[in-house]
Amino acid sequence: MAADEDLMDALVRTTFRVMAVLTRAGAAHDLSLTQLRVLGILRDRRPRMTELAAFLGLDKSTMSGLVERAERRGLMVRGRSPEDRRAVDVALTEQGRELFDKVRRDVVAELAPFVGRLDEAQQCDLTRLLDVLTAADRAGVEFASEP
Amino acid sequence: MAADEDLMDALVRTTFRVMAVLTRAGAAHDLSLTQLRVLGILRDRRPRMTELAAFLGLDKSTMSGLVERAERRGLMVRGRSPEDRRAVDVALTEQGRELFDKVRRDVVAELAPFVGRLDEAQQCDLTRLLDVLTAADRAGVEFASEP
DNA sequence: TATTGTTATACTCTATAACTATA
DNA sequence: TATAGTTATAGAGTATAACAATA
Repeated sequence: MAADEDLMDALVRTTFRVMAVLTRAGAAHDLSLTQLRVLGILRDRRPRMTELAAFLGLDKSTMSGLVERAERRGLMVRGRSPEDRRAVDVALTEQGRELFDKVRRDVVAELAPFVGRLDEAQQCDLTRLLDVLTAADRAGVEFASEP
Repeated sequence: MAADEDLMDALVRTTFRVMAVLTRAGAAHDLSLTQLRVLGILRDRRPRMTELAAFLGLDKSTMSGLVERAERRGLMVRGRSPEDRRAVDVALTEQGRELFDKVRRDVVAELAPFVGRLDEAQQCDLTRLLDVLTAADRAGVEFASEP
């Protein structure tokens, strides 16, 4: 098989592996993968519902439900935008931030055995290669927060 | 930040990126990410319901529903195991195999622009590093099929 | 008129609990 | 008694369509 298809297989394999870690770490705190991701996005942003939906590739009605449930749990708050009274801004609560940080620590701990199979130089190489791969999509974003 | 946490962020970012591609390619044919993955697993295996559930980290009742819906669409078939009459073997139909191959081609096409940002040597490096990362989990498995 | 967001509806995904059939 | 699988139930995630409020 060609080098590029070998790489794609490796990428898909890695994706399912990391997904499993994120899903489990989230589920331990009753967070779906999507909700965990929303928390990550809100860590340093205060987007509108529509922006958030576009960011995640979800319908706005889906966002309403996701945010509604998270708000009911005290993890996020919604507020009418001052500029445009149609719009709704979403923000993390302190409780939401704490929960995200906790889950993030779990994720780091669960990924450590995998990452630990590489020495420091290999880790830097891999990081750099993955950064190139996702370059067009990154614009100062971090953990779980790219569009 | 430490090299290993930079790497974890890159891994999570890449995971969401690849997930988006898989989700969209599957959705274009009314396949959830999970169902797409099941098709991939069945491509070269004929597991029991319980094996499949353990493989995916899902409850057996969840598997029943997933396979039931796929069977109704003609993508898979279930059959009592000859050895153990409690057990049920799951297999891909020809239609299921064709659908998976079609989606796989779409995924390859959608990942190509990303993978194309790397030259051949970099692609080989990245593949090798990812293989090390997921080494313990691979045992002759391929696309979308690891536990 | 167009945009922002919510609600109603329907279906899939998921787990828990209770069940049947087989070992 | 233990294991394999299904079914019933309930809740979350998702999209489509219809709607209200604002621009």
